[in-house]
Amino acid sequence: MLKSQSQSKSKYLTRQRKILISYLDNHPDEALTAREIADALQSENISLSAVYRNLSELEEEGKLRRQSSAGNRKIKFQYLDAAACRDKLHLTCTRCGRTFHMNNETARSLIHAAEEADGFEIDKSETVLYGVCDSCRK
Amino acid sequence: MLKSQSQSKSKYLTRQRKILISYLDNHPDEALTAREIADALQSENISLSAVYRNLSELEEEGKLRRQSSAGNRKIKFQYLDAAACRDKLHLTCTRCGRTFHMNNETARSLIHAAEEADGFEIDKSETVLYGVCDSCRK
DNA sequence: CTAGTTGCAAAGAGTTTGCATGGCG
DNA sequence: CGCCATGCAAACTCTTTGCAACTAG
Repeated sequence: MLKSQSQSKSKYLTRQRKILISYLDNHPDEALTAREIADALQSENISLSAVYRNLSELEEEGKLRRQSSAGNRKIKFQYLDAAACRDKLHLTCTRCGRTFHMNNETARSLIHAAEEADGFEIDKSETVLYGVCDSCRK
Repeated sequence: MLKSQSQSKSKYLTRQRKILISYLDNHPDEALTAREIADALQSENISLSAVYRNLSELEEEGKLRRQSSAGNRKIKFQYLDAAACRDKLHLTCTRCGRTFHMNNETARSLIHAAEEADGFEIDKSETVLYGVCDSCRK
């Protein structure tokens, strides 16, 4: 479940990287700042710079998305390589901040329609749709 | 769908704000950093802080979107209040960086499907779909 | 005239980098 | 063992803020 597919640029699987990836795996779909991640891992003794360097690497490998949350002026990271997230289109609620996965049928037809009508090939790993989720609408 | 725009928080229309808005109006759909905007306006003598303060205000009024461009680690601003942009769903190409508007039919059915199937109400002013545009695919 | 806005400079925050040390393979 | 990654701190860049001066209405 931890085994990933993509091309790893990184050569060594260090203690720090192992812990970081495991943490991210347990927090899929959560938008976290670098500092929040470092703080959560502070008992493990991982330096802030190691967190930054590993996050950048994961981003380059396409396993992580970097986003600036609306309203807020902080950059957050969201892990995409967790089994449940892979290949999903993400919906993030601007009220409660939670992220959901669009159902496959809707996603498929959206992607198809965008390609047909606009000649645009949507990249699921880069895209997040913002709006209000079901429970926040009530 | 009337003017959902002109609910300004700002009281005064200063020289600086006038120039900034006019600049943004002429650069719709472009993702620009605060500094790029300030530089472009430098001959007009507008301070960086005035640019930041006005951009923040426009964002709060919902006329501007703040986004962290993929790959790049900088926050960029994109003006949404230009007549052509208002109420459109935006598509941004990760290759060439240009932004397009999704055709209304596809957008309408996407929004409808997301609401039906996921109970999720998409906010067009917050959402950008990333992918590869027609010309970059060739 | 009065409250909102600007400029400037200084303060803050977040992120990156150089270098010596440590650890994975 | 060799080379990559880590830690730490300094360097940077971007953004926010305090305050006196200025200006739109």
